Amino acid sequence: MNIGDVATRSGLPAKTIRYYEEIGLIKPARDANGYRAFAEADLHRLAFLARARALGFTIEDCRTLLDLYNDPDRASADVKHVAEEHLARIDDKIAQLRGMRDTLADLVQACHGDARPDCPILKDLGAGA
Amino acid sequence: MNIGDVATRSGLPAKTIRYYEEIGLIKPARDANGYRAFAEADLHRLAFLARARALGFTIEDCRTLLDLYNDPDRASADVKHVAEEHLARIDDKIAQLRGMRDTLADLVQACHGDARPDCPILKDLGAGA
DNA sequence: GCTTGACCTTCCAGTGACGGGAAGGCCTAT
DNA sequence: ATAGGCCTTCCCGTCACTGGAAGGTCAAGC
Repeated sequence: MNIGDVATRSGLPAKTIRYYEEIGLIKPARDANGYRAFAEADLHRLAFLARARALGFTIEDCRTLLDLYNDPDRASADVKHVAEEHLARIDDKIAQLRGMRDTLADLVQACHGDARPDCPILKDLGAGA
Repeated sequence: MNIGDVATRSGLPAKTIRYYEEIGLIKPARDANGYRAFAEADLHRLAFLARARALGFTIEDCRTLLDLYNDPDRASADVKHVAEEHLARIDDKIAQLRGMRDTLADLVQACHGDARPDCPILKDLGAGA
């Protein structure tokens, strides 16, 4: 399989696949002409990465998870630990965004949004001085 | 005021303040020795920026908002428009994170987290092949 | 055999919004 | 004179890619 086929089948851009090789997440073989020659196992790893990235895991998390995935003697506790930390980061992020969202929604609500210059949004932003 | 005082009073790191000058958000005067000499108006702009950034506005949004803030002939509709677009971006982000969070929470819930290798998290991630 | 076009390769630069750290100048107090 | 705490600029690193240039390869059609 060339990179184009793998890109199609994994849903990842070719650029991203090359990047993953560069940082050592995959190590596809090479044909005589220098083209990358992907095996099914490479595709499997890429599918794993695509799924993990879609869940928001960092690249370093992905590296750890792939190692655990390929270690038959892993402890599920190690996997769970990585996932729980990530979950906590996501919860923090959501809470932060919700805070912003609520404030913003109030301000937008209060703004007439017409041709006049009076604006509670700007008033709020400039209130610190 | 030197940059250290302004950093303390605005809550922004000195590095950030220098960066804001570099990208043209503020234009503090200079003393004869080359030190930045901040006026109250500069501090006011920085407080505005700190507040806008805390609400998640991008730097480019901040530039626009500052321009509107300093334009007595602005239309509040323009401000509201910027804020509404930002609000929509935040809502998208929250929805995306909530999707991740729900899936992750299910997986974490299902994982025993003990010394055994069986792990629904890894099973899910590897399920694509 | 030649051209065309779709592949593939590497390398370099840019993204957003800073942060770290080096090398060096300035200012105040002792 | 020296110490230390400011300040300056400059350059590199972050994260996970993305875009684009310059050039090699391959299969199809004429």
